[in-house]
Amino acid sequence: MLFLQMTISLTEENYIKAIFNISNSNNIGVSTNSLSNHLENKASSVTDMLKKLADKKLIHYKKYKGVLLTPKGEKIAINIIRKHRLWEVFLMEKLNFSWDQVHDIAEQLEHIKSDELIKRLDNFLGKPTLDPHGDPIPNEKGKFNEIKSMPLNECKILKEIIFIGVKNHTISFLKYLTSIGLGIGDRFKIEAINNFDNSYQIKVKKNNLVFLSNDLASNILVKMKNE
Amino acid sequence: MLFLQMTISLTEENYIKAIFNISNSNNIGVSTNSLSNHLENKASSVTDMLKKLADKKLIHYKKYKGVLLTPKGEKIAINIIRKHRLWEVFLMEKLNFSWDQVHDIAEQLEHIKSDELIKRLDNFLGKPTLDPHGDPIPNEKGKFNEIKSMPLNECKILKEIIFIGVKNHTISFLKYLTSIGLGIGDRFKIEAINNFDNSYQIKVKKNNLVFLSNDLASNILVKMKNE
DNA sequence: TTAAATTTTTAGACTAACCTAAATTTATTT
DNA sequence: AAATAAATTTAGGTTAGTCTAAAAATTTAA
Repeated sequence: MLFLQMTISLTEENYIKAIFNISNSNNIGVSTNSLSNHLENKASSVTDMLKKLADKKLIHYKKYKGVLLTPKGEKIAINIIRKHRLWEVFLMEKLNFSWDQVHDIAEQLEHIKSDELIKRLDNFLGKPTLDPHGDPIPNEKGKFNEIKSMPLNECKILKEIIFIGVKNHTISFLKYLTSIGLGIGDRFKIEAINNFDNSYQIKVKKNNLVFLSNDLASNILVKMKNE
Repeated sequence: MLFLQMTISLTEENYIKAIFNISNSNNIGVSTNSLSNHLENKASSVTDMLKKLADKKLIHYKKYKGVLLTPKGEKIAINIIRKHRLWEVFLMEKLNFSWDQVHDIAEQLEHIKSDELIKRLDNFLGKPTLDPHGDPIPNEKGKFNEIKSMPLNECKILKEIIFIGVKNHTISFLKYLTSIGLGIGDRFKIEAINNFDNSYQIKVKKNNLVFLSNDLASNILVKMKNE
């Protein structure tokens, strides 16, 4: 039996990752325009690349109908995400970067090609299952260890909560959370929910009350203390 | 004052590194053909790129006359080498790779762009000055901490020697050295120099005598025990 | 010091990944 | 259901980096 190693360019990897991320958050076929927005290029460039990825059997593509990853394409996407998140853990835990600094560097490191490297890095880091933003790290076989979380703005009762992840990964958002003393793993108490605008007041440890708009609360993923 | 950040492509970085390495081992202007051999492409491709690098003021280039790096080009070359060697240390010391496995991965990692990353990696590794092959790691300012070494085949007297580096970095050579029990930092004794072919017999610690051809000895860098 | 060999450069093409502008298909209004 | 709007694709170009083949410069040898 002969295995031909298909090479996948850095650009192709970025398209595959984008398709995975968009379809995962919408659970639907990915449109050309959404990819073009995500990748900050023109729709016509996207169309060109979609043809190429379809030829390589990495996506299902029908003209005008949007795309989905094939199992082969999904495997590649998950592997890139695994690498990205492992490198993020490395950057924070070993090199003491802050959580708003790691994304851009991990964006480069995720493209390094060496299975052995990732295996050893994983071991070195103690086989983590969550990255610094609370996102799950798929294992070597591509399986995600899903944790049941909900956006804070779906909690309608005043109780103890654990902050386990973020939906919005922008640097400014992460910096803001840091500035109000909120980090992954922190426990806090919902002190009040203001019914006029559905904003929240929470108390992190012994800190003062913090005010969170409903929009902000929707980007904070939490779980109940006793789950 | 305005600083324009000139971007240097991965390909350009590889040319600059090749020019640095070739001119450093020959101390002379680098020919088009030597670059073409080194980079495994055609001489005509090299000519094209040399024009581009000259436009960017990274090399001195006169048609038919070979090239040399400008100070600006040399700074870039040294930075790439610094990154390469730091990553090699990381791979061996932290991820337990063997010295014949690290080169190809470091070849990818050396192109990651982030000064902050390298600063922190350097710190994490304890600011090493030598890489796993005994090659010096330039500091943040680009200064090499030169150590006076000589090829083993220039030692003409039977004495105690310290193995501090290799000239030949091929995987097969490194594996061979490992197989005869020879690693960087090892002390050994020259037991005999055979005058018919200038081959060497050495004794590493309590191991058996090892036979080294003159050619092999020329790729082993050593220093005297009391220097 | 001329001829032959070698090295290097030029000219013209190719591919990957992008672009603009125009054409086509699909979706939304009226 | 026709008209308009929006999304997508096609057609034709550009740039970076590569190639082959031919031309020019340099080096080596006779």
